[in-house]
Amino acid sequence: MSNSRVNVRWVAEQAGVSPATVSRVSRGSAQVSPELRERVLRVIEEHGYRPNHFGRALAERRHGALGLVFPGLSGPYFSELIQGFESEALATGDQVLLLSSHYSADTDDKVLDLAARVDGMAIHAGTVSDAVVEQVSQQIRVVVMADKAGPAHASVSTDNSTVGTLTRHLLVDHGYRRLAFVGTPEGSPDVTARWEAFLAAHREAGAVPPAGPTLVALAQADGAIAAQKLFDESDARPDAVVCANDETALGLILGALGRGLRVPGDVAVTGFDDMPMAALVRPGLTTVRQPVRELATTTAQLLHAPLTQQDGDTVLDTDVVLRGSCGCQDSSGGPTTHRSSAGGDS
Amino acid sequence: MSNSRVNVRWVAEQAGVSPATVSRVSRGSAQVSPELRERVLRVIEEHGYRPNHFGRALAERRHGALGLVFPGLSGPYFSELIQGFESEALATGDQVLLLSSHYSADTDDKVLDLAARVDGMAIHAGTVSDAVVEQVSQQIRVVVMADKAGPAHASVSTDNSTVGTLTRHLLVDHGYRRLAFVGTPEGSPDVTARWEAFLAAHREAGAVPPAGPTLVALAQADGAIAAQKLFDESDARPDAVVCANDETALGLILGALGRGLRVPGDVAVTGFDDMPMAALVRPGLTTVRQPVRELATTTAQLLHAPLTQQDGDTVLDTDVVLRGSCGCQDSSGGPTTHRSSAGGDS
DNA sequence: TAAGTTTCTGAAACCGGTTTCCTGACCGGT
DNA sequence: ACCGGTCAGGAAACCGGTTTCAGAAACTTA
Repeated sequence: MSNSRVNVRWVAEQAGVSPATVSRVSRGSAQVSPELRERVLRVIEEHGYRPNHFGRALAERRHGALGLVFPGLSGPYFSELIQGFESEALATGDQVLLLSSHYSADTDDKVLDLAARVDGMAIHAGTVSDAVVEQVSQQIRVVVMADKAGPAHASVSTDNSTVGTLTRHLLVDHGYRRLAFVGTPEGSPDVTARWEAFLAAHREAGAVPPAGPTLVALAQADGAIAAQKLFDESDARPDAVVCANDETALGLILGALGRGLRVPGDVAVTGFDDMPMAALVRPGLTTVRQPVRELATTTAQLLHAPLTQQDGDTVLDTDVVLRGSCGCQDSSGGPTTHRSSAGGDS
Repeated sequence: MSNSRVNVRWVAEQAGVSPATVSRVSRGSAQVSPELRERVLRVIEEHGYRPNHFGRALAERRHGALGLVFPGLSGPYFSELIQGFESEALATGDQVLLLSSHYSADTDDKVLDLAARVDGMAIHAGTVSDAVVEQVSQQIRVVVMADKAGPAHASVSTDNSTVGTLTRHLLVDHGYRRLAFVGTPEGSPDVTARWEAFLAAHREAGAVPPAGPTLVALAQADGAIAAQKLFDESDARPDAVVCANDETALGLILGALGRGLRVPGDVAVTGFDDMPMAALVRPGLTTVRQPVRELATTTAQLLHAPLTQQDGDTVLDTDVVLRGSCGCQDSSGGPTTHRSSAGGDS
């Protein structure tokens, strides 16, 4: 801490002016005569003075920081989410404070701590109890991601109903009869909505859905576990598998190939996310593209906006991306996309 | 902001005591008579008073936060890094401020901003200029990750020389003659050290190394690109490929399989990291296990430790993990590991 | 030249806690 | 009854900025 003694008053003294003038110069808030400004700037430059963040924050009554609460980092979804959020926040001059819940019990308390040091907080679904979200919403601006809005906070999510379109494609266009769904609805509004869209599409098509989803988590390794459940331990192998995200889909494909099954010949597979790898594997992964980065940046923008706005739910459009893994012709030219019909703000 | 008016003085007034007493109760720093403590606690409880972070930080002259600077989030390496760091920091009561450089030019300035709001900063290799690292080191405690220490800051890294052991295994034990190396040394001390270990092993074994590395980045998609370069555009296909990390190795394997090549029959592949997926693919990926989480937690611990310690370089041990992709028998029972000989602190 | 504006600057109050310093009460001991 | 010692708790200073307020100086305008 070489320069722990350089504060406004000290700089003011060196430059022969008042602390007020130093403040005015350092933040450029008001007119200062060229001569004094010059004197002050020289001292600032010379001693590398940077206004103490706390003094400033205390006086301004704002933190200049946003909080981001998410369950844990696994895979490209959360990576993209964090990057997008961080990038947008920095663009508007805000710092980002991170809180990973790790699904642990004392997260609620940590969130309340965090609420005391940020101007706004983005909370991903499945991390903290509704009661705490509510409580925090009353202190600072809160936006929840991938969930519904509440009385005092807005939300941003993506349109999961497109899984219905995808399921209909498998049932109707390709004529698959025994579909499986890989993912755990409980604790994730996203997976819940996808599972429900999967069921709804079966109803509409007059097809019989599986008794329940194949319950695994969302990492690539979980796809390998699902492969074991579906291909080794099950008596009737499905002819198409709808996965809750791309990672499990890739894990599942690797598991299928490892067992000598052809994809999509013996089993068709679809994902959700359209992560970069989805276009690179062979066959290409049929999936739903969701704008994760936009999800994050929109969230950050809402947090930065004035508190007066009451935004409700923002739902971002998603697209079906048809590649080879569902049985379609895998054209290396741009894949066919079906735009979902989700509206903007509700 | 329902409770923006609840501060020490207000609570003090409500409880009929002085602000000093409220402070003493809220932080439990000194003896307060049971009766007053009770009165104060009731008011605190009732109105959900939480001491303003800035007031406290300003008075205590510490931020209660650590900064983490890294290039970008791609893949499990950085995910694990952030999680480990965040987890350790929270355990000691520190918050985490995130700064992702995105390889952009104005990172240096952002880092200096960040330095003004944290007690210590972890900087990953390849994010900011040495000069800035040096400058920040003079203000706060700095630990660099995956690089060497400097005059004023410590470092934590992992032992990359194990790539030499792995390369020797390919050359000597398996007898491969044409090896390739996938990764870009420039800008990454880790990849540089791995490439050098790769070259050194060739020299020791009297083998001829490739003219240069196959230059791609570290994401899974880059492995697919490397596959194109090595299998489609090259005249002499290598019989073994050493990848700078597991992600590119997996991308490369997918690329090889997609071209009808057998792994390891036609081409052997190795990685670095031992990410979870490495054990799940078939054949299992031969790789080097590095303790990423320990790298992160050690870094956080060093930052939390008193400033007086001069730690220099900490190098964490890494292990060769032999699975099927190099041509070894892929025993599903625990893989053989060769422990590296790296010391602890230097 | 007098009156009215505008522009610049410093003194002082304030943001919300923490901590030092000091007073007054209470204790046991002689 | 008097004295030294301990302890609880309040007044005030301080952490490092920002901002309001008011006064002084410079410049217009009549």
